[in-house]
Amino acid sequence: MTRATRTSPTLANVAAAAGVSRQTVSNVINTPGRVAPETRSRVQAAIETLNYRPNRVARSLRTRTSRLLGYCVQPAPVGMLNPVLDRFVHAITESAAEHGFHVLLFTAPAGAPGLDRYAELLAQQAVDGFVLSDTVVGDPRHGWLTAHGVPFSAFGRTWTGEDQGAWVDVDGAAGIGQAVAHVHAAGHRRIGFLGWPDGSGVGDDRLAGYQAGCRRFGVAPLVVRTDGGIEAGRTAAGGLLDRPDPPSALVCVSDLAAHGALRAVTERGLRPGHDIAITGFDDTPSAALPGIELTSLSQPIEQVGRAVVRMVLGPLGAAGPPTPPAGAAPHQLFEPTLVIRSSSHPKDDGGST
Amino acid sequence: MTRATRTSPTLANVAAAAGVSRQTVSNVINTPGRVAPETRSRVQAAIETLNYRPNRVARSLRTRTSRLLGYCVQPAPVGMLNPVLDRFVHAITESAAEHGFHVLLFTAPAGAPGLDRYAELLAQQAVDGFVLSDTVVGDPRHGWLTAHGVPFSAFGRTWTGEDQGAWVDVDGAAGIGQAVAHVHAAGHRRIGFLGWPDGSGVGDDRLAGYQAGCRRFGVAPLVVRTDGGIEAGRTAAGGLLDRPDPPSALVCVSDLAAHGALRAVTERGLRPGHDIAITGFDDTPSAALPGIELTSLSQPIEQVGRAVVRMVLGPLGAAGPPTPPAGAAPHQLFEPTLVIRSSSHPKDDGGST
DNA sequence: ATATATTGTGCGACTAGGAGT
DNA sequence: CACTCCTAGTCGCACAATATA
Repeated sequence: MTRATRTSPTLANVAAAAGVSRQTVSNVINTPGRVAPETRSRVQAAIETLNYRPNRVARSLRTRTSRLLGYCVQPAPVGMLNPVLDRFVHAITESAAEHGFHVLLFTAPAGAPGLDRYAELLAQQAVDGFVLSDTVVGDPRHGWLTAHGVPFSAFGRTWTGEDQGAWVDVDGAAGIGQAVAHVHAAGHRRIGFLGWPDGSGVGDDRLAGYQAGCRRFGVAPLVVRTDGGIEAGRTAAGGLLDRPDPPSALVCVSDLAAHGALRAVTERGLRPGHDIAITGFDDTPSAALPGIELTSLSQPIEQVGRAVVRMVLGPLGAAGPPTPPAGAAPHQLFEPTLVIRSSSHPKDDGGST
Repeated sequence: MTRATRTSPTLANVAAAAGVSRQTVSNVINTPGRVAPETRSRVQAAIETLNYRPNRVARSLRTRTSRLLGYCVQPAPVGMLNPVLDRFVHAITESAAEHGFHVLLFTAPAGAPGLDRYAELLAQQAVDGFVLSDTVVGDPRHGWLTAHGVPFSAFGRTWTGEDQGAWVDVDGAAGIGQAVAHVHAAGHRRIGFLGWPDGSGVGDDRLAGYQAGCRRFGVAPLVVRTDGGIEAGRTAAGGLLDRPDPPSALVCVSDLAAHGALRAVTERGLRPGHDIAITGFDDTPSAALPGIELTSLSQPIEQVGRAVVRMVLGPLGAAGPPTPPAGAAPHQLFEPTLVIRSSSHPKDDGGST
C-alpha cells in the first residue's frame, strides 16, 4: 500500500497496463521501429490512458545528458541594446524546444571570474552545452569551453583571429556598407562616421565597413569616435557639424550614437533627412518613434538564434525529426537589413522615381 | 577498468578517498551536524581535492525536486514594453540562484492552449514550480496551477476577484495618482487621461488611479481610450487637444501612448513641458531620449523579481542560508517611482522653489 | 539467421534502518 | 541510550545481453 502522493505514472505502470515489459515501452518511445506494430499501438494506447510522460530526470541520469542549454543573462544591460537580446532569448528558447531542449538561465560576472559558474553547471551535469552572447574581444569563455570539450556556440565573434568554437554573427561591415551606399545613392558625397573607440570587435568591424564603402564610392573618410552614449554621440557629432566642411550624411555605429547625432543636428537648426542624413544600427524600438524616424540596420535575430542553437546541438546529436547536418559550418554570418526612415529619406521629399 | 571518459567524481569516489562510506559523504554535505568534526573535515578535504560537486540530476531523481523554476517567455513581445521583462528575467534568475535554483525557459501559446506546456514540464518532473508574468484578466494559468497544487507566483494580478495564488504587482493606480499630483502641483487644473480600452486589468487599475486623483484634487475627469499603439495615442490625444477646452496636462497609461501624445502636441506647435505637461508609464529607455524627455513612472522590477521568487520558493522549502518566512503574505504591491523629466517640467522653467 | 520481447544492471545520489562504540 | 557510522534499498529510465518465436 503506497502513500497516496500524487505521483506520475512510470514506465513500469505503462508496461503493466499494456501487458508488456518495461523495456518494450522504452522501445516504443525511443526506437519504435524495433517493436511490432500491434504491440506498439497497444503500448501507445496505455501511454495515452495513463497520460504517461517519461521522467526527464531519470532519463538524464541514465543517458548522462540533461537536454538543457545554459545561457548567461548579463548582469548590467548596457544602454538600449536590450531589445536585441530580449528577442535573442526568445529565439533560442523556441529553437531549442524544436529539438527537445530547454534553456537554463544563470548569471555570472563578466570575464574570467564568471567561468566558475560555467564549470559549476558542468560539474553538476546541469547542462549539455552553452549558448554565448555579449562576446568581447579576447573573451575567455571560448578558449575555456573549447579546452574542456564543452559544446557551445556564440552569438558574436571572438575577433581574436584564433578560431575557437562555433559562432554566428551579423555582418556589421556589410550593414554599414549598405548605409553608406544608401546615403551615397541619395546624393551625399561628404559622409561622416560616428564610431566606437578602437579595440571593440564590433565597432572595428563596422568601421571597416564604412571605410570599404568610402573606397568603393571614392569619398574621403571622416571618422570620429565616441564611447557609445547618447551624450557622447551628441558632442562628437557636433564636432563634425561645426567643421568648416561639415558632412551632409552621418553614418552611426549604433542607434544610441545616432540619437546623439540627431540631437546635435536639430540643435543646430538642421532637419534630419532634409539637410543631413543620419543612420543608426540595431533598429531598436526607439528608432521607429515619431519625431525620430531613424534609418537603421535591423538584425535578423530570430535567424541568428536558430543558427546558434543548431550549431551547439550539432555535436550533441540533437533528437529532432531530421538529423542536423553533422559537418555544418561552424561559422555563419547574416546580413542586416537597412530599414529606411525619414532620418535619411524624408517622406515629403518624394525623391525616388 | 572503466572507460577513460571525462567523468566527474562521484559520492563513491569521495568516500573512497576519505576512507568512509558514501552515506557519510552525503551527510557531510546535507546534514553536517550528524558527522563527527574530525571525519567531517577529512571528507571535506577529499571533496576539495577531487573538486567534487553533487550531480544535480541524481539528486533530483532521488529527492523528486529539480530545483528549477519554469518561466514562459512570450512569443510576440508587445511594443516597447520589453525592457521591463528583460530586467525581470534577470532579476528572477539572480534571486533564484541565491536559493540554489535556476530558471528554465520555455515557450507556450497564450491562454488555455498553452497550459499543455506547463503540464508537460510538470509531468516530466522538469520544474518544481513556475514564475508567471504577462498575466491577463481571467488568466487560466492561475486556476489550473492552483487546482493541480503546483507552486507558482505571478508578476501581475489576475483581476478576477478570486484570490488564486501568490502574486506581486506594481501599484498602477498609485503611480498614476503620483502623476496626477505632480501635474496638479505644477498648476495644471485641466488634466486629461489617455487610457487603454475597458477590460484590461492593468489599464483599469491605472484609470482608477487617475479618477481617484481627480476626486482628490477636485478636477473634472477627462478620459479618452486608445488601443495602446503610438498612432492611436496620437489620434486620441489630438482629439483632446482640438477640443474647445483642451487639457493642459495629459497623463498617459503607457510610454507608448505618451509618445503618441507627444507627437500630437508638437504637431500642433505646442511645446511639451511648457504649453502642456505629458507623463507616461514604465520609464522605458525611449523616455530618456534627448528631444523626448518624457516624465514617466519607473517600476521597481528588481524588487518585484526578488519578491516573486521568494513567494514561489516558500512552499518549496527553499534551501538558502535563512529559511524564507513560511507564512509570508501571498500578495505584495510595490509603488512605482515618478521620474520627472522636461515633458512635464522643463529644465529652463526653473519652476520649483 | 531475423525479428521481437525480456531480464538484469547501473546511472549517482538520498532515505531508512541497523550495527558498532 | 546517545553518538557515529555503515549496509541495503530506492528513484525512473536506458543500455546490454539474453530468451523466445
